[in-house]
Amino acid sequence: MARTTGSNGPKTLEAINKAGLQLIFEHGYEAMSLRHLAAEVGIQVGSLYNHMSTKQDLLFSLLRTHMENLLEKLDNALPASADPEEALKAYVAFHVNYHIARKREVFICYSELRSLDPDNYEFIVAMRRTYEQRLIAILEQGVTQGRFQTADAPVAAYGILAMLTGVCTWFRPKGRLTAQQVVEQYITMALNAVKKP
Amino acid sequence: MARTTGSNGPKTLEAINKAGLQLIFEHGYEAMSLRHLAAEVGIQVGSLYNHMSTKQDLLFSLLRTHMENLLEKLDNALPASADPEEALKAYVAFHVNYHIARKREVFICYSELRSLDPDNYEFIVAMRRTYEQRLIAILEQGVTQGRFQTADAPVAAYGILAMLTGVCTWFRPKGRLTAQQVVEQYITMALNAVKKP
Amino acid sequence: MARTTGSNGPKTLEAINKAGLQLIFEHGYEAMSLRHLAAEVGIQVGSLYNHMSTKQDLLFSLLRTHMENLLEKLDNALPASADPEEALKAYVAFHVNYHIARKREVFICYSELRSLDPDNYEFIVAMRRTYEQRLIAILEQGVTQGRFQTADAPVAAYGILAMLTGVCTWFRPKGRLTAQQVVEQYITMALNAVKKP
Amino acid sequence: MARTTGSNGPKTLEAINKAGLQLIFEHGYEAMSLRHLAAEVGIQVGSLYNHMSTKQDLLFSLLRTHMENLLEKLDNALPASADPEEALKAYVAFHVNYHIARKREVFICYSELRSLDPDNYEFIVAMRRTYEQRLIAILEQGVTQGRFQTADAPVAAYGILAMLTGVCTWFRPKGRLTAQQVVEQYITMALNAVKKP
DNA sequence: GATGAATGAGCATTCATTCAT
DNA sequence: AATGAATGAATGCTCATTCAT
Repeated sequence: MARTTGSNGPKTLEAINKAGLQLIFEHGYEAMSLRHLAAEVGIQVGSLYNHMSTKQDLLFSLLRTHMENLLEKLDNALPASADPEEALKAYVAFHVNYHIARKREVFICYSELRSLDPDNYEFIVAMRRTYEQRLIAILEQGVTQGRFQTADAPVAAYGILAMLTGVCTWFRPKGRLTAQQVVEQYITMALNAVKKP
Repeated sequence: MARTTGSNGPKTLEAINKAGLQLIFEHGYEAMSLRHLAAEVGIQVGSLYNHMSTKQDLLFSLLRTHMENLLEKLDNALPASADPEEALKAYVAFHVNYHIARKREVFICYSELRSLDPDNYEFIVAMRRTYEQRLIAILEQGVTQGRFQTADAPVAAYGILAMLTGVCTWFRPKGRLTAQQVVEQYITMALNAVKKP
Repeated sequence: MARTTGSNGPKTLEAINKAGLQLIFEHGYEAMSLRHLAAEVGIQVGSLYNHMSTKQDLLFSLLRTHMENLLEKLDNALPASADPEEALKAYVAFHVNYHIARKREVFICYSELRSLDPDNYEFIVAMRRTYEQRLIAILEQGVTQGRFQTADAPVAAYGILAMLTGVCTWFRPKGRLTAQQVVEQYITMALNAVKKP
Repeated sequence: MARTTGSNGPKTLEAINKAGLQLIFEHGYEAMSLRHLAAEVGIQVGSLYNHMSTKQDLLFSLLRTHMENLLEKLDNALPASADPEEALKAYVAFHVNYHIARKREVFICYSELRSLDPDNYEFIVAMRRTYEQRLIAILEQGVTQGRFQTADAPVAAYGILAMLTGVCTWFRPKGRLTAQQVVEQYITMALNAVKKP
């Protein structure tokens, strides 16, 4: 059959990415079938392959886009100043807000790592390490300046990151607390956890 | 063809549970095929069904056993005394140690929740809420006694739990730090995060 | 791997229906495997599902098509006149001829009724009742007009129908008798069985 | 495990035959699983094999027992006298009554013929031919004596047998008509169908 | 760019049957 | 005579992917 009236390349790809993100979030990569995805987009299964090369590639592309965006936005959010407390506050605020706003991307970026092919896995994990490294550097700088105190900076960073990231599993936009309240509480907790008394 | 000499029901079931846990941990529930599992156990696929009713049931049974064990051990680990600082320390120590020792059970209990049928899902989530509730209660008691200070006790509890649980994704028994060192650092961080100055 | 040159949807469906009819006739619905069917058609098992939704649906579709055809042809075969003897003759002639010509459809429509899902079962049985009702009506009309005599019209109709239908289990096109001879004998027997002396 | 208290060979075999007959009648031979059968009997699947050799053998044994019984009872039911009308009446009465009383055996003896292995098939079909031959002989004798008139005696016999046998698909013990009424109506119809006017 | 028909491997599950206990 | 654990083949069905149209 010929081109369906109104079909449109870029729009279709966007629709695939959006629906793919949602379906992987809901059911997981393994459990999402391309039939399911195609139906959601409103095209036939075979037509997906005009816009993506493989199912694995769709996953990788979603995660990569997410990580690139995350790193870029983080760099914009961190202050130029060298004050570690300000930097920690900015990191926490950015992380929580971003994770609340993009909870689906964030979630699958953790849960579907193991579904990545080895090369893709390494690629994404390296980006994540870069992201974590920013926090580790802030903590180490704070320790060096005598403002923070922590037995081991990477472990402290992993702990803080895990605490913050958990937010996307339980935060509800219409819940008891606003995003701002959660951000403030977590800033306090993170600061207290590492601040020199 | 038939029962092979030396075959033994309970031992086979144990082997299935052990291999199932490992494979689900490595590849995820969806990605683990019963062929794979049977090969690991060293029997034919059909023989699995002499010991389990469905694949779903295997998952549920693993998670349920884990949660029952977790709750029972937690109750043994918490002190009878009403001192909230002691209780928090005990909770953190227990949680971190248990999560390091049983990282596979713990991991799949988070990652495979969504693979549970609705009824099974509710059952496990209810048990998890009970586990979380123990920590929330400790924090609330500390606040009441004027020893802890937190904007919102459940949010603080979720944050602490997430921080502690993260340990099973990065801790390596032969790594830079011993379990004991990690426990101590996290006790400090958790206490500082909520302690009244 | 992909669509083979010259492959053609409607033709494949027709081939599936034809082979399915033959195989169900020969071995029964339960005993016919889709592997068997696919092999007969000359495609892979999975390809069957481009043309049918389930095995049950294939059976239902075959029976439904048969019954619709049967009812339509019967209505064309019955005379407009109200003469019950003429009507009975026409009914018998049509039934025997049709059952000889389509013995496979007819056979499985009896033998595989129990393999239908409840809803499908009801649907087909209702059509069959309509078909039987035509004969019952003819007999009742004959009784009303004083031309037929029967203790119970439905029982007489079931008896006649069973007698006629049996033809497809023993009739052989190249056997001792022609279809025409069988038709004539059964017209005589049916008429005598119910005619008022 | 050792012999269960109260286990009893002949009784178990009887239970297997009874449940097997019922299950084959309900679901068909192919669709009846030995698990199903064992559950109905209240033993484990493996234990069935202490009483039967194969599933096929169970079917054959049921059909053979039925056919032997049928032939024996028929010979008792037919009168010694040579009067063809009396003989036909007796045959019809016997057939209808027997088919009403043993509808399950009768039904599977038709419907499951195709599930028999070739040798078993031949064996049963030969017995059925003997049974049919008794009716053909009666009709032929009646024709010879100038009492019956039929274009072809075997065809007439097949027609009458089919008519009578149909009874076990629609007769209900608590229905509109008693067995005796049905017998009488079918005697009339059968006689009229072949009687010389 | 989209369709629909095909592939071949894979899935969880069930089956009749066997046999050490 | 019964059990329970095993086998190996088979079942209906789904999957990601390909490609002629």
